[in-house]
Amino acid sequence: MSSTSELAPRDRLLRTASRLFYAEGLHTVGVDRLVTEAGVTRATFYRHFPAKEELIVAYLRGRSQEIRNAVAQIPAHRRGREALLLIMQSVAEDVRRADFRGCAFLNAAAEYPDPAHPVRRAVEEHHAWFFQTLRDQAAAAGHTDPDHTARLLVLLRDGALQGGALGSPDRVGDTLLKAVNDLLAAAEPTGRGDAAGHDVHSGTQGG
Amino acid sequence: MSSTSELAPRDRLLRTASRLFYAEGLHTVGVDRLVTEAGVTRATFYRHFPAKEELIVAYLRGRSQEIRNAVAQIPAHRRGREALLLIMQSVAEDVRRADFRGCAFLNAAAEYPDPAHPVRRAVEEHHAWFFQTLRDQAAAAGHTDPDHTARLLVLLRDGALQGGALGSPDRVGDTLLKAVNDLLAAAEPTGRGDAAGHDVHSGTQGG
DNA sequence: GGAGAAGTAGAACGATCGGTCTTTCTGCTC
DNA sequence: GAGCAGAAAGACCGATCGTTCTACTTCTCC
Repeated sequence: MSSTSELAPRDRLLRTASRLFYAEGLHTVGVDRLVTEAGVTRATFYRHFPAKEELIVAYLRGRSQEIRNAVAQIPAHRRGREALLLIMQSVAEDVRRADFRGCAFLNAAAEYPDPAHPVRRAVEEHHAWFFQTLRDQAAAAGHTDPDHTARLLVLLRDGALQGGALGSPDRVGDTLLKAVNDLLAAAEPTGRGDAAGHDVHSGTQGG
Repeated sequence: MSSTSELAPRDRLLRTASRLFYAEGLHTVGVDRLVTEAGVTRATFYRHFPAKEELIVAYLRGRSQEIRNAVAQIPAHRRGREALLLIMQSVAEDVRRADFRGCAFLNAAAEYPDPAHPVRRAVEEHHAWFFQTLRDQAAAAGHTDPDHTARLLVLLRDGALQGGALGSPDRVGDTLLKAVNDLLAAAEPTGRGDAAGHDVHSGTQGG
């Protein structure tokens, strides 16, 4: 009675791949594991994905889409500074998750050094989207150098996610949010006000 | 002739492993590649290292030692704030290197999810040493919360190294150093002015 | 000069890798 | 009911994985 038993074979494969690839790595998880845990035969696997590599790319694109959906749910009246905070808060939340194991995209990049490889391409697409999203919100917040703000927040995100995968997720999350607060204050056009009690109901991590 | 041809077989293996593991990943590089490029036979390989895993650990320990040696060369009269800047500047330099491919330790952690695995242990040892080093220097610089300063700088380092591996190393290096400047100013005991037009709000350091 | 460690050279081990194949069964549509 | 696509089940492929083995050579040290 697997939790994925009633899904279509392709979806079972994708869900199993997402779980195993993230938890154990891309090279470590073989096709045998995937088809066994997905309750699917090898023939079915290769009917839907011409190669394991394609499943990896599909896994990354799927995760990217989840994150984009979560960001898209931020209401329009929270554009700008508030959106930046919500996004970074959701990163801090991700670090604290029990099954947290770093950023799926950066982990994938570590396993695929060749920048021209499709897997790396998928990683860089997501990273570029995340940067652009932050840049837009920084511009909406009136930052004088939204590119720099976005680069900074991406750097903080990458550091929190990859460093947090080694341990002490609570402290990493706190350190991240404090750094965001301090640095946003320095980058903002006008001396800011509150920054105290924000409630977060956003989804997942970013780029 | 190979540049490593006159070294002892063990050193040739370590040097080759360091180059290949960093450039191409741990799982990707097999024993065949290692012995071929090191000009060593398989028997010699297994005479010096009981398993490939041991070579990986030796590779990580070697790289850690190189970094510790470099930090140890910082003269005593530069302890504190100056040492912190020197260390972070060397990180920024690393990102700009032509063969840069991210942090060897974080990349290794991405390939070895099990925290109890010897490879992960080696990664966390280095990470812990680096944190402690920054903490000591932050304390020497008189920071009120040297632990937080160290956590912050570790986070910035991780983000610069892993994010920088995806592209635009110059900008990542600049972003890192600017963030270091801004955040060190906020964390230092005496409000040292200027840096780059920021305002230090001295009230937010509690907790 | 003889012992023995350490090197080279290369075959071979079982296991697993990603990927292909045949066969059978189920469920849908005409 | 006929036809057919999709999936199940599992044998099978060549290649490569990490590892072990035998046989021969070279060097060092007593």
